[in-house]
Amino acid sequence: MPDGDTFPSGPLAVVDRTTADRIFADLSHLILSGDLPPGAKLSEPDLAARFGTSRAPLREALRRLAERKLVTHIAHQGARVIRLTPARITEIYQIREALEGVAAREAALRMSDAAIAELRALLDLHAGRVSASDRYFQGTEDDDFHFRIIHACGNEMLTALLLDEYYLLIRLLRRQIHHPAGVAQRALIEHRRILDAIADRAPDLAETMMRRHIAAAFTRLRAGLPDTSPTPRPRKEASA
Amino acid sequence: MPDGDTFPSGPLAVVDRTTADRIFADLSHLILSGDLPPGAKLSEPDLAARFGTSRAPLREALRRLAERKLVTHIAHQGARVIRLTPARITEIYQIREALEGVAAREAALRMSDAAIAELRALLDLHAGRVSASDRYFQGTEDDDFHFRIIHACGNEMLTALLLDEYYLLIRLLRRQIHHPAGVAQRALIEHRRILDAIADRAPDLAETMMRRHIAAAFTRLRAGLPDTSPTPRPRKEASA
DNA sequence: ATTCCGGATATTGTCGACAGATCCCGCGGT
DNA sequence: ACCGCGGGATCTGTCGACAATATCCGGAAT
Repeated sequence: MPDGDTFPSGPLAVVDRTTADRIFADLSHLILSGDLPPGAKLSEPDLAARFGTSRAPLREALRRLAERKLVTHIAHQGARVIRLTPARITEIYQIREALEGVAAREAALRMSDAAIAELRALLDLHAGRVSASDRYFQGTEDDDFHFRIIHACGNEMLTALLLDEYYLLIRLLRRQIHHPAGVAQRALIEHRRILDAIADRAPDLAETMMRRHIAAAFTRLRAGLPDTSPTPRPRKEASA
Repeated sequence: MPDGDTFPSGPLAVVDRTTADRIFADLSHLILSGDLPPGAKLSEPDLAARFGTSRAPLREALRRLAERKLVTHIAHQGARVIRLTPARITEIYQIREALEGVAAREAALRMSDAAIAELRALLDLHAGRVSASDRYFQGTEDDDFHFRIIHACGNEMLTALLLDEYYLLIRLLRRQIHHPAGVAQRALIEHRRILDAIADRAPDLAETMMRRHIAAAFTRLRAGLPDTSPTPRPRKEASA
């Protein structure tokens, strides 16, 4: 993957040129895997001991996670894993809808014919898996499709914003939901329509289809959320 | 301004509960005021001495600035003030167009009648100033209008993203451009149309008008850029 | 003269320790 | 029994120093 002096950092896959990089990646995985559940306190002494380093690189990793909105940091109180309330999920999807709409629009203008053909083949592959298991969203297939679009948009800041920031939150969210049957087929159909618009080099249509796709995904997601009650007040604690 | 336990941090106006907060604010001002020009090396020992602290809080401030894209940070090489190339400016405006479009849409749904009336009065005030000086963009009037919309969108993450991240970059950019005559009137007219759409509670129209306004602003901006040559290679140095 | 190489210098990354603030828990008052 | 208060323990924020890496400058070879 070509990545010269392009844009600042990458996400988790960045080469750890420093201890802070490694801790950042490890902590991200711990959070995204659910090992560190939402609301968990991130104690600097504990984690430093756990990673076998001093607190300096750990603090830096925590700061980066805070800027990526994976943890909240309050002065003199420490960091906690973010708690995704329904209100915040709504906000994330509003932003994601707009940003991925732009990505789809630009992809319609810039994606190479070869990449389009590859992506079409990928969707065919997905189709087989869906009809076999109907677990489209449980795997990473949905991400795969969106990743390709996002990478093809040609806007490095947008790519970084979506992948390094919002997709981490979405992956975290995905752990909390279960989709009803039939969702997989719907998503696949929508993916095909988006790709068709891109193949037709129709930016407006591609943007519209992508936005509708994400809006629909949000509606489906909302149905699968554990509780839709207002905001479950910040509870007492959550163990590691 | 109501801001309880809403969302993580604020921008520059945050109360400095810690030394790092203060340095972060001070450094932001130094960069935005042009005291630290684009490309300038941000030496940790130098700045630490300048602020009269140790390197620890300074490093933290630098990391935050890096996450807000005001500086680039490379491992073992240090931090530099971001250099806004034409390509990156294009990226910023693409993102901004989409995000502020959402803000306008939501504002059309949620802005109170009182706030709309206030904003209309503000535009009348601007009109007087524009006809007197034709320096709409040189002041903060344009920001004022957009700030109001962004604050009214009801999406805290979106508000934080636009104000804490992208508006810092846009303010930095504004230092580099000079608008031709007549731009102010055009912008004011567009502002009125956006507000009209919001007052009509027409979210689609408000989003469209806002996107067109920002796209037009980008076109005007492009004309006022010093050089439109490809990418002026990272030069040798830039003094503080 | 130009290019490549190597050592000295300076800077960044990391560490351990101290100071201030917050949190927890037990005590006394009502 | 409940609430407010105070002291101890714990944690975060900050500091100064060390280690590792990158940069810069001078010299040698082509």
